[in-house]
Amino acid sequence: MDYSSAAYDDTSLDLNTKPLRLFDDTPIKKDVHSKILIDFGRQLSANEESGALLEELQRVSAENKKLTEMLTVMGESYNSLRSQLLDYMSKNPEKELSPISKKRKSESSNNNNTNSNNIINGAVNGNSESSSSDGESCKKPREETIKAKISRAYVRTEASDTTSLVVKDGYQWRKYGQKVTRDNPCPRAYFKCSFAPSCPVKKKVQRSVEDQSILVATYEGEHNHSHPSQIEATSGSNRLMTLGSVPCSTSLASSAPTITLDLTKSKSSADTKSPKTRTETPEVRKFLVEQMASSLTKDPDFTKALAAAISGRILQHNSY
DNA sequence: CGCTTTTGACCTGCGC
DNA sequence: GCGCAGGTCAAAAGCG
Repeated sequence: MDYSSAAYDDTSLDLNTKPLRLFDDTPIKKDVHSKILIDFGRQLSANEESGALLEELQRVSAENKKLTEMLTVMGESYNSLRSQLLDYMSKNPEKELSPISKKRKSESSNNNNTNSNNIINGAVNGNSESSSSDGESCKKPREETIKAKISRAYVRTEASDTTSLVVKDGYQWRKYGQKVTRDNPCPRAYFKCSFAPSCPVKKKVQRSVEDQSILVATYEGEHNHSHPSQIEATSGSNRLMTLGSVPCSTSLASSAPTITLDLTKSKSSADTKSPKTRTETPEVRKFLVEQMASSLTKDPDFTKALAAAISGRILQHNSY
């Protein structure tokens, strides 16, 4: 994405506060806002440079508008990408998803549930086995608990990197197996979440048959701990993940309703050629924008940087 | 030295 | 019951 560099070469304050208002339930943000207001109040009373501050406020408001528009554009780009992915998957419905008819019953039933949902938006297959209270339930209790939630993510990697099966989703994974499956010559890797010892989440990663630059990560289960990036917010790689600035695409956690973002086709999809780019409701759109903004507001570094930038700007004005 | 990865063996479920 | 295929285990090797 090239939004940031293009639009804000001439502005020194390159952080935005307006989108934060969408998330007034975030305590950190409230603190920042109150501090900002207090700082502005002090500036007014102390220096009586109200004119300059008003000008500054207007400029910041303009920036906020721009950023809001950017978020909207990002949302539309995402919609376009998703539509393209949907088209691609609809053209190749069976090769990726259920290539072999001789699948196990449990897995194929999961696929039936996940095919239509997860390919589109990587949505969590919410408790598809909830109706398992019939007579069969006593046979497979373990499987039901493990496969409570299954989601799938498509992650594009560097074209040259066709050997790695690492999907950087922010969690810590321990590889416990690798297997070459019949339908795909590329080996499938099996991972367990190693961030928390008791975390039951498993992940399968395998390269797509169609495009080996695409990693298909299948998540099973639900994390019983918070996202490591929220704990280790100072980690550079995690922050990159959270902010979605990784050159390759990102896959989000499976514990929450999952959305798969493939940002690698941003160039080709920047235009609105996609034939069905308007297949979703405004609610979905709003949700997407909120997701992006919340990923920023939940990052402690982001709020710190925001506060530092604003206070620095105020001090800068003060010195004039 | 401890953690992670590799990899062959083993387990389990399904279809025939 | 048998064979097949996916999934898991665990010892060995690798690595920092």
